[in-house]
Amino acid sequence: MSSGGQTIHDVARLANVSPSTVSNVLNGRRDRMRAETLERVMQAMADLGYAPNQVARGLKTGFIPTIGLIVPSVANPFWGAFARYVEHAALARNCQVLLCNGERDPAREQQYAESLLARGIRGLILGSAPLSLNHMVGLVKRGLHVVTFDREPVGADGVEFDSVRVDNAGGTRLAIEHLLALGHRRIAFVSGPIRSSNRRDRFEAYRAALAAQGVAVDDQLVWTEAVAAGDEEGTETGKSAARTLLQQPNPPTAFFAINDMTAFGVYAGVREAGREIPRDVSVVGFDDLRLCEVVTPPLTTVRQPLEDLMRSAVELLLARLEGKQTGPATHVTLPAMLVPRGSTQPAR
Amino acid sequence: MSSGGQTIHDVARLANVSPSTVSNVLNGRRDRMRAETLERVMQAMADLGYAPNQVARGLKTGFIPTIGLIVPSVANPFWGAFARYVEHAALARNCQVLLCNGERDPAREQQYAESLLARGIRGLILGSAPLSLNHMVGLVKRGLHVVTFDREPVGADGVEFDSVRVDNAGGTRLAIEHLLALGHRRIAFVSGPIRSSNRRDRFEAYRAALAAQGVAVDDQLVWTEAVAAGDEEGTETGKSAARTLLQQPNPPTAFFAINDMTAFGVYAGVREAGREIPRDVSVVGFDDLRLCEVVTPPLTTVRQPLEDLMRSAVELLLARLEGKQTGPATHVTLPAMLVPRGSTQPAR
DNA sequence: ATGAAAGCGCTAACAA
DNA sequence: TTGTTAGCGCTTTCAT
Repeated sequence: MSSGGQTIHDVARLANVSPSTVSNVLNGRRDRMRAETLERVMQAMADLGYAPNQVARGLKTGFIPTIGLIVPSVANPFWGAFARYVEHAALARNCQVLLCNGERDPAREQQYAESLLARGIRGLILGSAPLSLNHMVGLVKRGLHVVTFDREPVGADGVEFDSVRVDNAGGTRLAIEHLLALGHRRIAFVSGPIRSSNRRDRFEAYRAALAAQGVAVDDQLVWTEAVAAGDEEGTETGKSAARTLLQQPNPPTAFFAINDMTAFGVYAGVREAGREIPRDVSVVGFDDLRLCEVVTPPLTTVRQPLEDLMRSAVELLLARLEGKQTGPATHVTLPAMLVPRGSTQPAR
Repeated sequence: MSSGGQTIHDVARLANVSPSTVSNVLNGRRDRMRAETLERVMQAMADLGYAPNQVARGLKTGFIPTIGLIVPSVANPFWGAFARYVEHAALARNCQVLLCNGERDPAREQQYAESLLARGIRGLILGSAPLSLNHMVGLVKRGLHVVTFDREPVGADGVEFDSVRVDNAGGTRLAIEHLLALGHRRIAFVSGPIRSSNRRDRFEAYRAALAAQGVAVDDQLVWTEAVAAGDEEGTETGKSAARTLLQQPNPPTAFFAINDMTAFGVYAGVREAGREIPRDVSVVGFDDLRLCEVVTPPLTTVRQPLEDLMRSAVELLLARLEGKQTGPATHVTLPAMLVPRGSTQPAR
């Protein structure tokens, strides 16, 4: 008994039809039988509490209604939210999600991807952002379909990947223009090392937005230091950045953090430096986690339309799996939105 | 091609053996062949880049190396961390994790569980905490093995469930004794409605710990209100509780929050009420999320040994699945630990 | 409109 | 020590 013990044969026997007729019912080929027959089969299924064995179906068809999801770690609230939206979107399409915490380790990601293929899962959403996608190229050639998030979607051999992302540059511009409009001129950029396309895009947009207003970029206000180890979330980075930058002779009056978790770290650093948000310094984040409304003051941030992005990712992936989409890679970019809250106010 | 195209037959042909010999290799029955044969088979596998098809294996054996995980929502940092530890522990045993966000809806949980069974997955870790486990009883009878977290593990028909949990009462006692030792006497208990065994246990322990020190329990300091809707994390609850309780004529000097997210809400409420932590009021949480070290001041809390708990849960589940553990339900309770940080200080 | 039959790739008796 | 065989539950031609 694999799912209650009933098989297609039990149903067939009870309904006085052949197994193939039951299979036809299961697969929606209802035009191939009399209404009365259909009725009998449905009744038999209901009576037995029959549920088809997806493993057997998968073996035969080569398709398992499951997609893989690799994120660095769902313990990070951003990736947790990310995973939840993926799962929501997948569920709406009768798919389930196999969760893999890749810890940003390409070897581990590759191993996971191998394992997905061995399980008959041929669709993967890749949320992490390693330097290259080369470790996925072999898998793609063996039939894995991959949709990436927020990155340069090209691997070795010119293999292209479908992708979804927010308009990182546009979002950053909104944030910087917001701060400029409030009169801030010394705006710090707080990030860890710039090792992903989204960080690069945001950094460039930061410089461009300042330049557009004739504000010179001060390298003293750009923080891209790596922190010891174990700063998965970026909070340590934010904390050291704020602490250090505020000690400078000519400190920033505002911080643009690469993401909300880093911004929360900035909050801690600002307080350690004896300053107050937003009275002394303004802070803007990126992502719009639920936590933004919880912290004090609520964090002004750039919203990523995660729900829509993940819906797009799942749709794209399923279209590939079902063969409805073929040909060159598709790239979806959705607009960002500024969400002003209490952490920003006019420069004094 | 399901995982690269190679089958057991391809390997057999290349190694000049029969498929069953290859199968024997795959299943560790290496004593049934000459070392030289084993060597040849291994070589053939390596040459072909062969990986066994887990779907076919699952169909035959009825066992899929995957466990289901139902949590309310991985977007909540507690459940995110929970999920990550489950996945870690599972990975160590060569299992993967199918993620299900049950949203605390029994119907949805049941549907998920059905779907797991249909996929040949017979092990489930249930992290949510609905009022009853009756919706799982039918599934258990059809072969699903369930390990529950933090709850009264009895369903209808006297069906018992394996379980793991932290010592909720002991942890609460540590928190309350910590506050009492700091001289606090008006200690609020902040929770949403008490609809799970862990909340009940913590509430009772709160009363008992106060009583043990001869401190009368003031019902004015017990907050178990339900908040509108959508307060998955408990932050809204914490905020309203703090705001309201601090307006009372005889306000609390300390808050014990049912979990860290609620404690973060208390932080917000306290600030809205114009008080400062820990100068004016002390706050203790429960769980020990990573965020506790990020907020200002860092949150004193009771640590749940999540990693150990989840390892136990996975071990227990796999032991059941492998038939190594049979008989009555096993219940694992691990000790809690107080983690003092900056949110608590002596009462003034 | 319905059924018979041949597998999907693997495992596990049972033979040899 | 190795091979033969009969399925696991389902899908899918191809017959009828």
